[in-house]
Amino acid sequence: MIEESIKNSLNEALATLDIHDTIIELTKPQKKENGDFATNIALKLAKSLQDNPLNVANKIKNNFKCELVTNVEVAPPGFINFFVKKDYLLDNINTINKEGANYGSNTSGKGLNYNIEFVSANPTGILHLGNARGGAYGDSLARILRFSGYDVTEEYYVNDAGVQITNLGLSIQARYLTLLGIPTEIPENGYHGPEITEIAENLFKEHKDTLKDKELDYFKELGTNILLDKIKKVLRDYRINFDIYSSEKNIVGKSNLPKMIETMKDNGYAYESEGATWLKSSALGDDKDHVLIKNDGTYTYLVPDIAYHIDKIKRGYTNLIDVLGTDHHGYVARLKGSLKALGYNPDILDVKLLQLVRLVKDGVEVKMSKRTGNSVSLQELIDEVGINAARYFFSMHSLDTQMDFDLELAKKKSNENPVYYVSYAYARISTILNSYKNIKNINKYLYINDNLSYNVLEKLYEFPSVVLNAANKKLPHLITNYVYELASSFHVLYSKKRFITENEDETNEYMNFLSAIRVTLKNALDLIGVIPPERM
RNA sequence: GUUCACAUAGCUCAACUGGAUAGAGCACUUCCCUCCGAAGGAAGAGGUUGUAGGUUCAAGUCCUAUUGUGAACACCA
Repeated sequence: MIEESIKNSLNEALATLDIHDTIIELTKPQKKENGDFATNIALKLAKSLQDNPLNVANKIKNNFKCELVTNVEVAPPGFINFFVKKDYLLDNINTINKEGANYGSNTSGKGLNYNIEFVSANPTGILHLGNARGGAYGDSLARILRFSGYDVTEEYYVNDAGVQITNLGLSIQARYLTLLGIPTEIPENGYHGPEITEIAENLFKEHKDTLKDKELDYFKELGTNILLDKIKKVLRDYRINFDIYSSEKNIVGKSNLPKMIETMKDNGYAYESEGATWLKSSALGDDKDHVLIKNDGTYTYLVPDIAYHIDKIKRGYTNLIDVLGTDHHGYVARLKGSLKALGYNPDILDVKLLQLVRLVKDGVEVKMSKRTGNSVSLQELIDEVGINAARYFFSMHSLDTQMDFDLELAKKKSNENPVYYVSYAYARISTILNSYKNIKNINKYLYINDNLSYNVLEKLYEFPSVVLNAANKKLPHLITNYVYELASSFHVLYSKKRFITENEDETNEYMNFLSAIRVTLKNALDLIGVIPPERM
């Protein structure tokens, strides 16, 4: 690694100035004239040395020696810029082609694990756009962390117990009975979506009136199973494969909830008042206390949720991630607080909040609501814009942008959608490589020596550090930005350079080069769940 | 009212979490296919990073105040 060489040489230079154990930041300047690499070390040290940053920089420069570096410049206010030999960029072509699907991966997460819980929509309806965004984020993050060596579990928490499932059962039952000519009201917090009506209609078609006297539990279970199957199917289509679907019913069944609450009391974080049991969350970073056991003796939703997180910890996960909509932000302090109340370190839970997606259609905001059935579902989205576009689109932005999803725009199959731009680069390369069969290995690259090629080569070289950065910061959109930039640098090169020429050796070099670009594009796109086509 | 996010070009978003002249796409104005895919490329125009202070060698980024937008504030989940 060339960065390591420069850092080592810098450390040696610093040692001669009697400076030790300093963290050196090496960055890639935006402007070419500021070198291939740069460091701000002199600016950082100036204060403690009580010296002018430029003086410090020059002293370091005078003591700096590194074979790979051809030139060192000091620039105001005190940056040190390094210009290096380009060989490492050309050598990287062979590295990429050799590593193939592994190029860009790292082992920083070796021996560490992550449990990422996301989507986790109640099985009382179908998935909507918010789930699509959270799903794209969670799954891409999982892919990136795996690529960085972590052991990652993608988990979906199924709320298959509680009031909402009762309402689901009642809603289906009501629709069914109404079809039998027994007009029945859907309960106040019931579900009115077309998928509910469909379930009832299918029941009527298959069983006529024989289910008339079935108990509510029958409709609850039936509805949960059908809707969960629908959810699982669309998620698979969306290229998300959950490792585990955890059932709330099971968790509650195997957890000792009374004991858990006793432990909270013993630790001084739960108390009884007005006939209910309360979590003293105000002492744990929340703005007020919350009820755990209602005065009718039943648990609030919080209790199974806490038990679920404890269950994950007991299964051996040392890093938990929850992906939630911002409408749940108040819930974070309660959940982390309750972990602390039970003696766990709340920092093992990292909650990622995503801003809700606003749906716009024909310039008018459409309110999303599962209940009214007016929402655009993930299935519809996939049908209309395609899986690649949907995954790419949601992976483009950081989670904290309040993004508008313009359905009309997303439907357009034009270059307004950047996924086409990136796919196009991949298809162009594939066409060339598929037409040229006799690619030979190159030991020493002699012909590739122009700035446009070096721009692409630098992008290729950057990929592993982009992956590492995206993993450490849990920001998949850095990958999406990267892949766009790589495609862009290729398109520029393509417009100026003819790859297949009379010179066979030169052509061979470029075929290896193109192959490396294709490998990197594919690896990067895979991390965000996009599969580029060889032809468009 | 309290709490949490967010505010960058006309529009949608970046900016390697404190670095050098804030970058892309769309839309707008020009130009480039005899030639591996023009779903592409080149050039132009577009900005007091909501506002006002502060911290420091350095602020879109951190702190305070303020304005605007969204969300949450049940013995519902």
